[in-house]
Amino acid sequence: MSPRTEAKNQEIRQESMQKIMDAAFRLIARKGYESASIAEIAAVAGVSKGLLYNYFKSKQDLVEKLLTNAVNQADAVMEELITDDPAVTFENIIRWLFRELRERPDYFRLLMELTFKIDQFEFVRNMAAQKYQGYLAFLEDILRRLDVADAQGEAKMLTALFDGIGIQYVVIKGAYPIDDLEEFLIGKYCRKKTAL
Amino acid sequence: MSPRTEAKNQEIRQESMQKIMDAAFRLIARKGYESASIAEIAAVAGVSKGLLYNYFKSKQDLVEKLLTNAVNQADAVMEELITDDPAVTFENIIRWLFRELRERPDYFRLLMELTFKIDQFEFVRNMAAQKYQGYLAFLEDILRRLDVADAQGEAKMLTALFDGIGIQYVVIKGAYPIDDLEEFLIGKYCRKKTAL
Amino acid sequence: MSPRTEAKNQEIRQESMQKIMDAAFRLIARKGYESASIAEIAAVAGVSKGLLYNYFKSKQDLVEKLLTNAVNQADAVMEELITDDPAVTFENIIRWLFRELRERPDYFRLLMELTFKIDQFEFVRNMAAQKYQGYLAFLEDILRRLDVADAQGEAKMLTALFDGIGIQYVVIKGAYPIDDLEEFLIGKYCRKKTAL
Amino acid sequence: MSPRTEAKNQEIRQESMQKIMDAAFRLIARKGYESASIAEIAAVAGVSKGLLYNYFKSKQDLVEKLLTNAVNQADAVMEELITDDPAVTFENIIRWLFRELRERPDYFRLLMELTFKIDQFEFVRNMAAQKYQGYLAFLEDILRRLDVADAQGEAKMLTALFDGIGIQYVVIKGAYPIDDLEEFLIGKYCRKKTAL
DNA sequence: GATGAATGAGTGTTCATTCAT
DNA sequence: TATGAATGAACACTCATTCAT
Repeated sequence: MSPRTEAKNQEIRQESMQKIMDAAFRLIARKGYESASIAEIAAVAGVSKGLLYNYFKSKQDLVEKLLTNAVNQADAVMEELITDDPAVTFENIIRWLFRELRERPDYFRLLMELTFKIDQFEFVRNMAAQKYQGYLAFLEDILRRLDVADAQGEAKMLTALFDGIGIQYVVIKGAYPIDDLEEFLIGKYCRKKTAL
Repeated sequence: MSPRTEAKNQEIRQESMQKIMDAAFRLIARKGYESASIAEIAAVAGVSKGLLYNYFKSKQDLVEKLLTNAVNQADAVMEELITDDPAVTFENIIRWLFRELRERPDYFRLLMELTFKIDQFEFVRNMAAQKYQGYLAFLEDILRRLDVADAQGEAKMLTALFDGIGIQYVVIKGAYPIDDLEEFLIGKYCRKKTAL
Repeated sequence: MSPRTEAKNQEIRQESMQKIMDAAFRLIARKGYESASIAEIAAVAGVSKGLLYNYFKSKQDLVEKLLTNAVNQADAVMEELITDDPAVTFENIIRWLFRELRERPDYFRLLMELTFKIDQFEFVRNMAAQKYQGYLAFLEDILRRLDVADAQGEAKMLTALFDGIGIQYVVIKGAYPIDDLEEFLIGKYCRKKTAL
Repeated sequence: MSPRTEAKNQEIRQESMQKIMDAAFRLIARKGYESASIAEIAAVAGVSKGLLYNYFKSKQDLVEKLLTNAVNQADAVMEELITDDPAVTFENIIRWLFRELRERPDYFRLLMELTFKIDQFEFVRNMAAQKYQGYLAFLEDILRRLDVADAQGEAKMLTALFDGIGIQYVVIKGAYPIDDLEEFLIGKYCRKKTAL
């Protein structure tokens, strides 16, 4: 008789949006932005195409929310890795990056897929440079506290290195020596401080 | 009136194919595979769509030949960088990578654009792992001759690092500290051997 | 808590229907039937789409009630313009038509918009011919009482003329010489009876 | 072997465009702009939807070319009605207008359908006011040469009258007394000059 | 009486590919 | 060798309508 309560509606909406975003996340990460069609996303999410457009005003809007969401989540997790001891924090971060890559490779794939569309999507343009600067500063600060000689140069190198490892892993997958690389990096940067 | 000679035909073919591949190279590198249409490629190349399909049996075929070509050319150039002195060779390679990135960023963009389509194109799948192994072995050999402790680990790291720098540069472009990185790497790996 | 009385319910119904019809009137007149979406009509009316379908069983039904309503209202007003003196009545009508056009151009726009959908909506088909005959007879009667020679022919001409002026005004709007036309018609048809 | 000659291609293109424009003309005139879908236009024209977009870059472009074409043709015909004797010219025009309406009512329907979309299509906006002024000046000139008292006012009235007759005819169709109106107008404006 | 989440058929448009010439 | 007219399946997106609450 009476219409649904606002709270109930919120819940329903949240659930549908989540289904759509999950489907979009997976499909776009795996097939790429263009090849993941709205029809397929809706089908995998188990909703109609029409509903998708109730929540996202365009494919671009969907992908923008997807990326923002993913990046914010990752940032939140990264915050938790920070400790008082920079050496511990540093190792935490490296371990976490590798764990993420192994456990949620789609996250990195989506990130790269969309990063590469930087000329196509303004929101990527706005985000990329800013995030790059943020991570750089963050890393540089840790390295400086670790008394690394050229903390800035080293930080620039490490962000590139992490991106490169990510790329290579999501491309080569099973055949990629990701474990070796993790151990190598931990050994090089965390065990013997003199290496830096 | 007289029929074209076989040689003349060959030449014409070569020329047309080259124009098509040049156009495809630029457009795909800059706009991405999906967004670079056959119609536009043909138009930029100054040939008809029909002719394009005389030489390449599909868009995928065109892109496959494009990538193979590009990689082979790069490999050929890399061969020339090899000298008797591994230290010189190593510095040559680093310098060359940075120069390439700066002077022909489209080359790296195309490589990445297509690498990311690895699940879509079988030829990429076949090529990626094989090339990765090749570059790895090549680098490892140089590093071993330079008496680097963990030559294999270091090689794995360096290939990832180069990929990462490439990605970051083609994404962030002008704002990317590519010169700093080059100097940092040369300083770190070529000037003081102890660093390795 | 106590159930709403029937009277109260009626009032609520009336109010909601009126809000919907007002919104529909404006939007359809200004944007056209197809471009005025049910969603927008409901939004402007400040009700839900669901409620709209409680009162009108389809978009076509809504538009049908809208048109009937508008035409009936106009007819009622026209009744009031009738006096004992046909010359006065005639001038009243002309003045009233121009005033309406200027003050409520949306009314004429809606009329024309829907009239043009005559092949799409059966109710328009039924209404158009009937109304045309009605206005014709009405005008003819006045003209006959004004001793106009060919009252029937003149009446046919005048109904067409009024439609034409309406069209031209709602299309050309501000730049249309509506004042000139009003004066011309009054001068021609009301000031010097010999003209007819 | 050799590609079609340019002339042959021109011919093929012209033919296809004509089929499309004919179909579009009829469907848009009869069903309205929105209700005449590209799919139906292509089907009636006997071509694929894709081909339509080879010739017209959008539905709006198609309709713009359609209208421009129709208006230009009509203007060309109207030119031929002009004679040295303004009375003859005037009667020619009236006769022609009625003949057109009877023989090609779709022409007037399309004109009205699109004229009513003046707020939607910029090209209509540009065309409407200009054409109105043109026809007005043309008529005024003839009336002045016929020594009509208020030639300008009369011209304004006549353009509106013709539009009104057109509207009423295409709406009411068979039941509309178009013959009566023609005779009435000829009688009123061409037989007894004193009427003006 | 009232809501808005959900649907699905439909829209205009794009594009790799074919083929008669 | 070379052309470009033609196709059709796919695309992102819209919207009148339904229905559980």
